[in-house]
Amino acid sequence: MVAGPLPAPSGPGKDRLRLWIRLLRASRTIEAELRERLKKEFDTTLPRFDVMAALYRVPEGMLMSDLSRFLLVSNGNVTGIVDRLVSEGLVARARRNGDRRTSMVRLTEEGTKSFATIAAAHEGWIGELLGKVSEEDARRLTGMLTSFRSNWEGRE
Amino acid sequence: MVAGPLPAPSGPGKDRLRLWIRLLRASRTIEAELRERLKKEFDTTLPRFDVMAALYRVPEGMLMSDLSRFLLVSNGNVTGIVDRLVSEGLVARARRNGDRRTSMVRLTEEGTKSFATIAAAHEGWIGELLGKVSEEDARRLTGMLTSFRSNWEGRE
DNA sequence: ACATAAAACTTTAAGCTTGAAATATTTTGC
DNA sequence: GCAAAATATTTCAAGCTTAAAGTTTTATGT
Repeated sequence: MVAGPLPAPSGPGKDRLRLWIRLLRASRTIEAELRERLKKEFDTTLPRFDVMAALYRVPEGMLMSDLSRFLLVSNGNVTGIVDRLVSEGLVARARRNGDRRTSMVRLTEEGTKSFATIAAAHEGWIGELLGKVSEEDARRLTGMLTSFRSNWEGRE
Repeated sequence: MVAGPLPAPSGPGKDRLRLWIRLLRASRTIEAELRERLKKEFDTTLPRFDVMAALYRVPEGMLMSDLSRFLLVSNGNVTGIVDRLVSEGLVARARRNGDRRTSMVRLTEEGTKSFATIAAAHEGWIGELLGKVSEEDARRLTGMLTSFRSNWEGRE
């Protein structure tokens, strides 16, 4: 997936393949750096950060299924991450009266404070790592990726 | 990492944060689709595909450490993936005369044939998944991501 | 009412991933 | 020549990830 074009392939469709390779390499490079900093500075992981970021936006909490849909990961995956966050006291599950299959997952007070601290550092890191991208290019790129995504989402 | 801006954050640096979120969502969406197709149509995985793609470019083979550097993953990770590919007969390890610590890893004949088939399908999928991105936009985006990356690589 | 389907979630097995420790080999500095 | 450092790789423990199978609860059709 990360294969680089050494003989520099050409032909129809090669531009999109090259784009995909760059996209993947860029996101992996940044992801690796973020993972390392989260570990070193806050002793946490990217998946935990993702879950907490999702919950931070919604103080009343989210269902497990909403969480997994939002994060683009499987149900079972979220179960494990939330289990660990619960055992650390950062997240709480609340049984609901209406539907006993579901439970609302939300940040605890401690989780909220913890996330706010980490998120501030995180935003600084992104600013640093993407520092060479001008604000204008950032907006243009974002626009392209957004339209790509909404096109894509029309499928399935 | 995938957190979406619901209240639409604004302020200095927010454009880069938004860019990062889009970038990550785009690559995760495409990655998930590729993973599913690789599994369903060829009964293989993305990491196996990555390793084979890296080796395909270099018939004489690569060292384990070159492989892990190229793929942006850890050493121990590559060991496991290569182990499985070897046990399936797609990849071979060859002890070197010069340095007995290292071994050259290369695709077997079967591995080469197998990869060629999968890669053709893969390129088609990318063309399909990125079909809405015009060739010109693809080149522009690629250029931006490339310059980002070369800037980035100057660090560490 | 009641069987059946659907929905929400958890569990499981297999594989991926990392960072750190361990092993083996080669290189370097006296 | 030889101890110490450096290099290449593997092993290990913990956690992440998925798809598939299992559990519990709710909704649906008759």
